[in-house]
Amino acid sequence: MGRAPCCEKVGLKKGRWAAEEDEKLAKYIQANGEGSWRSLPKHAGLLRCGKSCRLRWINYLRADLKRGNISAEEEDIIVKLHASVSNRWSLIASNLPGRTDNEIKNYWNSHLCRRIHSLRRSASESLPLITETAKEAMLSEEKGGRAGRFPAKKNKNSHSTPKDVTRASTKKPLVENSTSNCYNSSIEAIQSLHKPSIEKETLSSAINDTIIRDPCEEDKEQTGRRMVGSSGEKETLVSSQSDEKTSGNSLLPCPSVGKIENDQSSGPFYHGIDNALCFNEVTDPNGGSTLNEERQKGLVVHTEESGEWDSCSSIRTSGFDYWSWDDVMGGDDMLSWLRESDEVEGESAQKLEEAMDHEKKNAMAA
DNA sequence: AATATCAACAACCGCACACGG
DNA sequence: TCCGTGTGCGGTTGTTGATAT
Repeated sequence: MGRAPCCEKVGLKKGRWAAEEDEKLAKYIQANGEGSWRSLPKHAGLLRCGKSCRLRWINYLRADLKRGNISAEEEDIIVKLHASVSNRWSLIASNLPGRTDNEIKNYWNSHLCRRIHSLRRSASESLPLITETAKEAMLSEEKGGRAGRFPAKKNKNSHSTPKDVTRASTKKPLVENSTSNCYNSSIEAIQSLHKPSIEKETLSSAINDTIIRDPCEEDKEQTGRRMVGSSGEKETLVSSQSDEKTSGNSLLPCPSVGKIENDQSSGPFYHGIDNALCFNEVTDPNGGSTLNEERQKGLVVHTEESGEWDSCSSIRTSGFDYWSWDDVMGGDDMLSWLRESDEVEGESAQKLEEAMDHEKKNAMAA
């Protein structure tokens, strides 16, 4: 028994929206407000599926939408957030006023993704240490991993997931073979070195909740790594470090959040990468938890030694002192190279490579 | 000028969660 | 507690326009 379709598809119009349809929909929503999408088409006199109406309204008809090209600043934010939360387009979009998840997703897939892939392919050749370390981490931590969405998809009769387990946990497995139309950023590759070993993801852990995989197969799997508050409430991006809390949507690399414990396999090179990117506070307009709230919920702990806050779920923390984000990406305008045309991707890769070499040397010296 | 190819964008589809009865 | 419905989300597909041959 499958789920009932969202609407009776017979007789419904599909495809592009005509201007008059847009007008009808807009007028109806202006008069009656959003919601009740299923019944809306009927009341508005539209031969459309309710979901289609909702999508059309959200993505194109809303008054507060910002049209036009994605600016460089917006692109920066998208790349940074994607490095942190992967394909969670709605969450990314929530930090870009006037932009929709669909728009961002399309922009990523058509613009950023390709550039980044080329870059990372170049860069990955120079990162055997990273990938090897990542593989070790992945293998060691994959044990007892969560069930993913894909297996469930293959076997739809599989048991349902508990409600307090995040949607992420019910989606794709962390490691799997799948085809992909996109690739993740070098940034993500760098930070993608471990995932929390506990079942229940916390907000804080999500920042670190990534692993290395085949870049050609990576993007689709990103969706599986999600974060939700302890009770499944709205989500928020939080940092592993609290004291430099910023206002608004500031995105700042954070310093180290603790000491490595019992991790002989990872040198300083690894340590730095581990927390290469985190955000002090990215707000969730839907009212998600902040780090402080996370603390109150016990999702983050205070590290006695360092006097800093750390995520309970993060099994490793970073020695960011050794290996800063700026070192890797070349400073504040780290994404500028990303915006360059494809011709300069070689240069970009070289930049990254140089940064890696630099850090390796530092590590050796240490 | 005609056709093929590609990129960008719009829309659809299926799944999972939230919520109320 | 269970079940059905509404909604949101992300992946995928389809369409269109631009460019190359």
